[in-house]
Amino acid sequence: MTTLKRADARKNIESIMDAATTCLARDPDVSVAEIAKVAGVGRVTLYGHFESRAALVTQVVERAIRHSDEQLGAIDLDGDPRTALSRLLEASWQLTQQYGALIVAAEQSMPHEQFQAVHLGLLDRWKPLMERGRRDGSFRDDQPLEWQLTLLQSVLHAASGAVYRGEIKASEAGGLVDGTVQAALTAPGSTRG
Amino acid sequence: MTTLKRADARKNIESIMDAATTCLARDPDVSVAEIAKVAGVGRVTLYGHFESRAALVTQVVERAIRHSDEQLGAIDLDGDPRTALSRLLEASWQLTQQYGALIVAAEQSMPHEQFQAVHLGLLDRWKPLMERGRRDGSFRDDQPLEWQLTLLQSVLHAASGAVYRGEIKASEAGGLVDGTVQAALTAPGSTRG
DNA sequence: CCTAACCTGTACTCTGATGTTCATCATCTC
DNA sequence: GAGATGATGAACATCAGAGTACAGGTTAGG
Repeated sequence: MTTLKRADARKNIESIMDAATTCLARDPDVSVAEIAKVAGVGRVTLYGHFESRAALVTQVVERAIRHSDEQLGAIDLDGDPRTALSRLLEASWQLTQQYGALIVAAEQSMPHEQFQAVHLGLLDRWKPLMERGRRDGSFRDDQPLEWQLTLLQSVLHAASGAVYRGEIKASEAGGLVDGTVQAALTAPGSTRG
Repeated sequence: MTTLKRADARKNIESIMDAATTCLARDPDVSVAEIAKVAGVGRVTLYGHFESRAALVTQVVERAIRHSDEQLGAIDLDGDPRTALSRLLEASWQLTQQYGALIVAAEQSMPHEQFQAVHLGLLDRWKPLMERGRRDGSFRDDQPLEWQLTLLQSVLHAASGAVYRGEIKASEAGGLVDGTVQAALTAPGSTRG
């Protein structure tokens, strides 16, 4: 009586959320039927556990956010802003590769304000580090912070797409992301590396 | 008898293609009904001029490619690679702003090989300049050229999105794109600006 | 001014996706 | 092993978008 559901039910819910995560990371418009198939479960079973497609997406996104927050929260953001940024980028790259287009699915399926809140929450992980780096001259401050944050996400997303299309190897992508972002945040004429 | 169609028919075709361009640039999944409405024309009239949605998208994309080729072909790519890159970026930014997500619609609606051909054709505008700049030390060559090309597109796309979301002003976007890309292509430790 | 070309809305089919119902079958748990 | 819980596929309703048919109205253009 300690468990709320039968064991096989819980296992299926896990399978469905895992399948939904990988499917949505690849194609944000994937159908419920496809997710159920990948999960090795009937479509009706899926609806027995999740109210609707939107509800499933929301739960998957929330779990991904929780996991991401854990990973990013464990990172040391002190010390030299550039090496701290490298650590943050490396972890973010892992997450981007894992969750890919999930953010797009979230934007389409979740209520706008809820998505906005989640999105801003993730950005707050970057902002203080970026601001500190701009103050102490590690990063250029001749561009809006907003733009630099957008750029960060964009580079991560570009790397994910490039790996998917086979343009670059997954093993080298992390280094490329770091090398590119570090250069982009360097002030023109600076001698920093 | 010199004209193949009646004047009002030609005018409608123009309206439809213009409407389709702006609609698809904003949302690659826009419906035919929406396009017809924006064009100020009945949905059936649209089907009178275009076989299918895919055919319309293809024609719109082909026109956009033709226009882009004209604009980019007129640019002087000689002289200092960095200033040449600035010219190319400025023009490409204008086109990106104008055509936005049209490339996504193309990818979804056009036969894969045809899209690939178009895409590679556009990349060929950048390749020689980039290769020359890498050879003469203007640009870093410690990253794959493929990655740098992907990055270029990504930054342009990111700027388009940022303007759309109101994060940055359209008037400053061009400068941000140039400043960012130039920095990203600078070798770490270099003193170039 | 007349006719062919063109435009229009309405209504239809078709397809693919979401979501629900139900009857039956499997399996967990006690 | 018995009963509750869960899984399953088939069938159904619904909806939105693509594409078609038609019947009648409009206009370009000779």
